Amino acid sequence: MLIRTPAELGAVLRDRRKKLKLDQSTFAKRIGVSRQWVIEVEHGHARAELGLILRALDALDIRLDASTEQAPARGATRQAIDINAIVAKARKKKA
Amino acid sequence: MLIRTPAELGAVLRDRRKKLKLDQSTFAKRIGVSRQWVIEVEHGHARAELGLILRALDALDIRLDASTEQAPARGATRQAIDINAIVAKARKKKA
DNA sequence: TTGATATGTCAGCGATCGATGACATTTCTC
DNA sequence: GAGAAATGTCATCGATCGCTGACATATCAA
Repeated sequence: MLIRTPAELGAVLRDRRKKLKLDQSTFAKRIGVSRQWVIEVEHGHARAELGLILRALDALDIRLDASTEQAPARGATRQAIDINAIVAKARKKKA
Repeated sequence: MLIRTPAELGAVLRDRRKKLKLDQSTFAKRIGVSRQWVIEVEHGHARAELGLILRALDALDIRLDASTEQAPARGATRQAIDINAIVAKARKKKA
């Protein structure tokens, strides 16, 4: 999941928390914050502390990856990397 | 790059900023924060605001991905995907 | 060195964080 | 529906945010 905004991050946290069958209280205790904090972050609170956010992600076994994005061609539909296409191309070259 | 802590995030931001030949002042202006903020975040400030962090990443064309992590086999060295190795293997197969 | 540029440090300030605790509302199981 | 559980809302409070502006160190070129 690509994270662009605090709201998207909040949605990811909520979805994952529910998938793990945790309620806000036990989740909050697990990461050492108040339930109030969980509520606000799940709702997309933009000014939440970075450190607490990272702890929350860790508590839910969510990994965060930072990578420099290739600029998509203008007007182009964003496309996923197609590993098979790359491999096929490589084979063709050889032949 | 896997992000676990504010310090790691700060390092990523700094490296990318330098790669783009930006100084702290112009970078700060670009994302709408003070130079002071840039300094602190690059040094791993844990209480930085999530929203500003996301804007900084966007300004540097860094994408953030959240994914549920597969537990690595015990004792296993974490290995990055090596696209070149995959392509090379495909070529070999063909030949 | 001198000068220019980049980065780091400090103090003061208004704004807002996150914690707490109580209460309200929604969402479930019976 | 009744009751319980989960979630959302509100006010208060100390602590700390990020901003400003000035000054202090690097860092590097001429």
